[in-house]
Amino acid sequence: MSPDRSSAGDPARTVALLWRDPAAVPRRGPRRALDLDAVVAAAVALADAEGLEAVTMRRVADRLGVAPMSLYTYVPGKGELLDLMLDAVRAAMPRADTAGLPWQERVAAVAAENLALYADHPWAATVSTLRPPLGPGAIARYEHELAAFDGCGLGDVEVDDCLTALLTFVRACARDAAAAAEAVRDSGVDDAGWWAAAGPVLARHLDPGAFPRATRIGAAAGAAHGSAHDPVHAHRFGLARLLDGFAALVEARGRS
Amino acid sequence: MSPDRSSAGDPARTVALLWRDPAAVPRRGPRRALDLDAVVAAAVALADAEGLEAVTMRRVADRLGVAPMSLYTYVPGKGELLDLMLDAVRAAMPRADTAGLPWQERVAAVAAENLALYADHPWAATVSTLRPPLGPGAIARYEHELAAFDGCGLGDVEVDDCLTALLTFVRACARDAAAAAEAVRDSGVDDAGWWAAAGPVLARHLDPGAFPRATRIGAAAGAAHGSAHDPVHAHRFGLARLLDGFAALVEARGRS
DNA sequence: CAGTACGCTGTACGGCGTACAACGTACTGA
DNA sequence: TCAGTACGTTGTACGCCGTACAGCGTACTG
Repeated sequence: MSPDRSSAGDPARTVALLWRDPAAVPRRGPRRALDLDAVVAAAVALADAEGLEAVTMRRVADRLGVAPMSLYTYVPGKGELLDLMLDAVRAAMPRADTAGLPWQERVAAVAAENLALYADHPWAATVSTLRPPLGPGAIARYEHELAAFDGCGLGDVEVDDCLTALLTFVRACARDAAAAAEAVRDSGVDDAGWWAAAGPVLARHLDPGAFPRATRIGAAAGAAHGSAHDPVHAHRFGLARLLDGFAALVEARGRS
Repeated sequence: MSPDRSSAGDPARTVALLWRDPAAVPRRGPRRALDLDAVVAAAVALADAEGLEAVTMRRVADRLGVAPMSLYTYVPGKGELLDLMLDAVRAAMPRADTAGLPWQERVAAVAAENLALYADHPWAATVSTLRPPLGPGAIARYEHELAAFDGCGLGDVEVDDCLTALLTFVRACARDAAAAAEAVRDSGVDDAGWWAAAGPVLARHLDPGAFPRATRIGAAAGAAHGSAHDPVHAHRFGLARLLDGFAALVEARGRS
């Protein structure tokens, strides 16, 4: 197995870990050299510094001055460690106090908070969560973000739908941005360099007559953003459209 | 390296491969046992059948009755193979003829085509593309999808922005759906089973007083969808909001 | 017909997650 | 007080991965 994805193990054990269930800590045996939080913190620090792919059991153990296999007494496997990392950074998210502002601004603040999370921890956008890791961090964040929709006039289910759509979109943008940054870091070739190398070959094959819109609009978009793909702009634009869509729904509910 | 991501190698070589540049095929030496398309087809078939994680150079070679290292005469590395797989399935996308329909329906059709692509090839939503693999399949698809916005009244750059937002969202939904399906397949625990195992432990820690919205709305949403997260519903809902947002932009441009 | 460019292959390296058994420690119950 | 036992820690090892490299045979070139 090579889990760049979160836990597929025993759900009860995973949830107990996330909430630091004291029943999971035994009384017999030698004193533990570390605790769970130290392990999670080391893994998060490693991911922040060198990316998710640097987070291996061996390297996390190295950071803690411990043999790789020791980690398995704190965590059932790498998947659960990823769950714990995610919940930890979610718990630590700053939550703006937007009480009193209109719901549109509160929801926009939620998007900004998430964008900031992914700016600080790009790897958090790329972990594939097989099951929602419902730890204290995730729940607290969910509660806070739902509150942004208070009084907007939508029903409970619709509020959840809107939040899901918003978070899905923001995370997707963050993932694209992280991938682009990783490409530059790993290959040492930035966007301009990539185009300088690929462009001539592409030009030999790409017939503007066959693909009029692709060539025209692709060039226009590239010129407008100074690059083939500008993740920041893509996020801002898409978010604005999504918020307009939410507003249309709110208005429809208000009329009925 | 463990590239579940696309090529980080020489951009010119990658583009030449994508377009099957004949200059890349040499004249000397023994006859080749395979051709590039056979390699790509084998990899796609493997990914379709067993998921992206099953696509290893050894297993692709097995399928072709060839030693693993032989593949490296067709492809510089695994990253480029992923690029080629992605371009291949994009080239094969059915493209609905929506001429004459209003732009909203044409754009909705684009979303549906992409959703169908990811239904047939869930792995395609999970490949992380460091650089856009601008092969013939990607370009043809781009041209087709841009055409859906013909006559909607937006400028070239805005059309590209809308399309990007749409594709980003659809892909994100497909990725979540693929992750959920993978979770069930790998762990043998479906959504109901997962909740049966995790629920009681979660209930022990989750205080409804501390998280009133999370508990109430989470329960309501779960009951409405019959599960904690319904990817199909999330896609339909978010897409509708996004299209409403596009419509608002079109209207604003029409007024000015 | 010699030279050479190239396809194919076996072996090997360094990495990964983690199973397993050995060993030592600290608590439990008699 | 002193076994007995539960448990933390560790070294070794297995089976995967991507792919570097060198050897070998083939088919084209001059």
